Amino acid sequence: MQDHRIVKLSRRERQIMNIIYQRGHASVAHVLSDLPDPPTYSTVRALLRILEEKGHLTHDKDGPRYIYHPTQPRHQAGHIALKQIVQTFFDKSIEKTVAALVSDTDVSDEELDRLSRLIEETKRGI
Amino acid sequence: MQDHRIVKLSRRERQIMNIIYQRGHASVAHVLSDLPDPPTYSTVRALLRILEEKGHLTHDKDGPRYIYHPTQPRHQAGHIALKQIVQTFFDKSIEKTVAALVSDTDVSDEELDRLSRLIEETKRGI
DNA sequence: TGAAATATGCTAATATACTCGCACATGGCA
DNA sequence: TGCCATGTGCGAGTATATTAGCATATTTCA
Repeated sequence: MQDHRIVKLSRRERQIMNIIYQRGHASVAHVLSDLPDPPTYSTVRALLRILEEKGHLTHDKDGPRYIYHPTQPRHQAGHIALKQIVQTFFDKSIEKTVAALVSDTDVSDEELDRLSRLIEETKRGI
Repeated sequence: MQDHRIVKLSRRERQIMNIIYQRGHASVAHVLSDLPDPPTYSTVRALLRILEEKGHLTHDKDGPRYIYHPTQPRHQAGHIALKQIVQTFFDKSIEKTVAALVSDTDVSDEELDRLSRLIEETKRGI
């Protein structure tokens, strides 16, 4: 289940993959603008090239510039990442994880209602 | 909110922190046995020393050996890591995240009941 | 159209991470 | 008590990650 490639990412590579997953896709300039302690444009391009060589990204062209896309679908990568968190911090318990999610004070009643509905629907196998 | 130190971890450092968070605390031998592509005992000790220098870990003694503990409490680190995932892969939506959590086929009806109860209690501010 | 802005291709230096080995201390037990 | 298993302290080599610079192509627009 666990994609073994993902755990091999270096710090910068991980930061970049997160940015691209968050945006869906991104140009060099996008990545650069979102990176903490941003390096130079050249550096970002080098890292993107490496990530492409390793098979984590592909690119297509938007006019003159490259737009990078993750090769692993977002929902799939998210699912794997989430499982990792549940295992590491919440004793593999979905309940403990959800408890942490809804413990934020800024979760609205509407959101909670939607969650209730979601779970009811899951019970009924929808 | 985001602890800026955590994003600076290297690949091995991250692996080790995950192991220690999962176990709660761990000796060198524990960490070594859980590491993928395990290096030598010396290497693990070196990494643990570095993590301690950086302030991520402390150790106390269990007889002759060191037991390492995370300095940041597990629930706090988990909360931050979870937020990161929600932001990166689920458009900051708790609902989408919970949907991914319960989409696994092996979630039991009992677990779903507990989740329903948990959310009801959250609504009532318990 | 031609200069400025913005791309990429490629190469190489530097910093950091990762690794291990040797010397030495300590606890357990025949 | 003396040997063996299992610790830690420390120093240094190797691999990898990170960074940047220069050359060149393409787009934009005054």
